Amino acid sequence: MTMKLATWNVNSLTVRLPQVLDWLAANTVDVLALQELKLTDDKFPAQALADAGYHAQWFGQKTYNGVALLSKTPATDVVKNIPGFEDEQSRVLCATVNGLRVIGAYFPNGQAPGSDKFDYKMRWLTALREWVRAELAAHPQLVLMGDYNITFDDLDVWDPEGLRETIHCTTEERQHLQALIDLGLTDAVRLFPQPEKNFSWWDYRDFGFRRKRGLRIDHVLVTEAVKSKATACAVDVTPRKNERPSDHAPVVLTLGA
DNA sequence: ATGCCTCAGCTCCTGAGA
Repeated sequence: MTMKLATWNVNSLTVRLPQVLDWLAANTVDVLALQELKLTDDKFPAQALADAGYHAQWFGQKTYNGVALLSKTPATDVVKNIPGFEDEQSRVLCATVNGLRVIGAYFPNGQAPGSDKFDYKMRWLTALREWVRAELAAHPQLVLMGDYNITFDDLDVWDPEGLRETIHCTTEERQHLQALIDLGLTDAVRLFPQPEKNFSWWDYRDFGFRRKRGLRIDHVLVTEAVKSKATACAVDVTPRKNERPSDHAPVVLTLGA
């Protein structure tokens, strides 16, 4: 039996709900992690998603952030945000689905190196790492996916020279990303051949998508036990071609028997 | 250009995103 998992920053679930439902109808996934819901918990469209055949866990926030985990089978052992890390912002939702530990996360943007928001991003990343370390000790089968707001290297950047050491591309952010890898995780997308300019986000401005000016900042990291079952992992750019798209595209991981 | 586009909100401008 196969299993599919995906992550998608929808940039307002209120605006994007029809596209999410369309995408789910065309792509039967077992788990979908959503980021940037931009709605409060009372506004979450649980009924529409239930009608589409999905259970949901959600952790919303007014105006900004907000995350959800949709699943074909009910999720258990739910954790919201990083335990022990005081945070006003709703960024993490973790649960067990079909024996798989799934963490969906919306990493802080960071705005610019040296800013207060960058400092918050660094502290958040440190806290996330220590918590993920503990989760890994308890759950060999784990997937950490979401909008990381960090590129791995030049391959993930449309203009590596022009964007050198700018937000999402700084050495400091990449060291934090590498530290997650060093916990025993693997970037699932890079396990498989990918097209040129394989990005997951494109700026709304200046026809970023059409001009292939993007970044790969949405990632699916997997443990060795999950890696051994992975048969495919890729960005699905189709929804970025919609009339009023999110600036991010989904990333989909397929697991075999 | 400290912009460009998109979204939310104490909405006709501002903050934030990336």
